[in-house]
Amino acid sequence: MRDYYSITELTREFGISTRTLRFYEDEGLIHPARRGRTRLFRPSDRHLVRQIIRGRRLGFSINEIREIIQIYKEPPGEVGQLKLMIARIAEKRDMLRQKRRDLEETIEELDNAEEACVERLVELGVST
Amino acid sequence: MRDYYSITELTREFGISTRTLRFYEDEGLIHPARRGRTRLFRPSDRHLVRQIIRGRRLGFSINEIREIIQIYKEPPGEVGQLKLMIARIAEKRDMLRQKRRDLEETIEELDNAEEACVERLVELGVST
DNA sequence: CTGATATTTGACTTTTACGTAAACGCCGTG
DNA sequence: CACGGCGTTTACGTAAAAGTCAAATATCAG
Repeated sequence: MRDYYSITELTREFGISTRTLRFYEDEGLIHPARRGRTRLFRPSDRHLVRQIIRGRRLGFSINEIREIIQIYKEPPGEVGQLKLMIARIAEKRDMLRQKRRDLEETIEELDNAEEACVERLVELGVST
Repeated sequence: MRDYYSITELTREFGISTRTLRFYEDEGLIHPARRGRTRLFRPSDRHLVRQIIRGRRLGFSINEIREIIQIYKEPPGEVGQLKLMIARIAEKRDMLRQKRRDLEETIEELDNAEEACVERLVELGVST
């Protein structure tokens, strides 16, 4: 496990630009260390970036991702806060479950479309 | 099964604005019928809207949704086109599978976070 | 027909998530 | 030392996906 990653290493790994990483920092999603002005990304930063990318692919906005990231942090010490957090987790999970339903339905429709194509090919006497 | 839905009926049903529906029409995603100038949405239009909304929730752009919608249409008659379409379907399905992985991973991380919260509550002697 | 309500078109605005360009610092190499 | 390569900040630009507003029509109940 490396100590630090440079900004360009991460851009290559995740296929994003330096601008994007700086933007995520501006937005408070990540807080890479510094040597002078140069950003040093720790493994934990790298993991966060991975989570952000995942969130983006799933169509979450930066704000939603910020909320999700908050959740990953150490659980708070106070009972009220803990219960609040559990409620927020449930809320996010509901969103994710909705997305999963959307996903399954979309995949199913694509499967149907494919089947229709294949049938059509068979009708045309094309060996599949 | 109703023959037609008004624009506001659909906005209520899907929680979107009239502007959004007109935008989707401008973008060529839907083609509601008309009586005079007034749009009449058929069940098939309604179903399309449902698919669009699903796509949006999954983080697809309008262009990507346009491509997906093309796929749902009647399969083309020509062999080359059919094979091309099957390839495009496979491509979309890969994207969806990636999203599913993202989804599962995110859900898992949320589950872990929740577990940590619950444990913390137990430590504090709170009945769950 | 009339007044209320719904719809349409068109123009302009906004938000999000970056892209792009300019101008400069730091550092290792030949 | 100057040069290339990587990194930084600041500032402005932009495309996508609607939101907002206005003014003109259309539809429908009574």
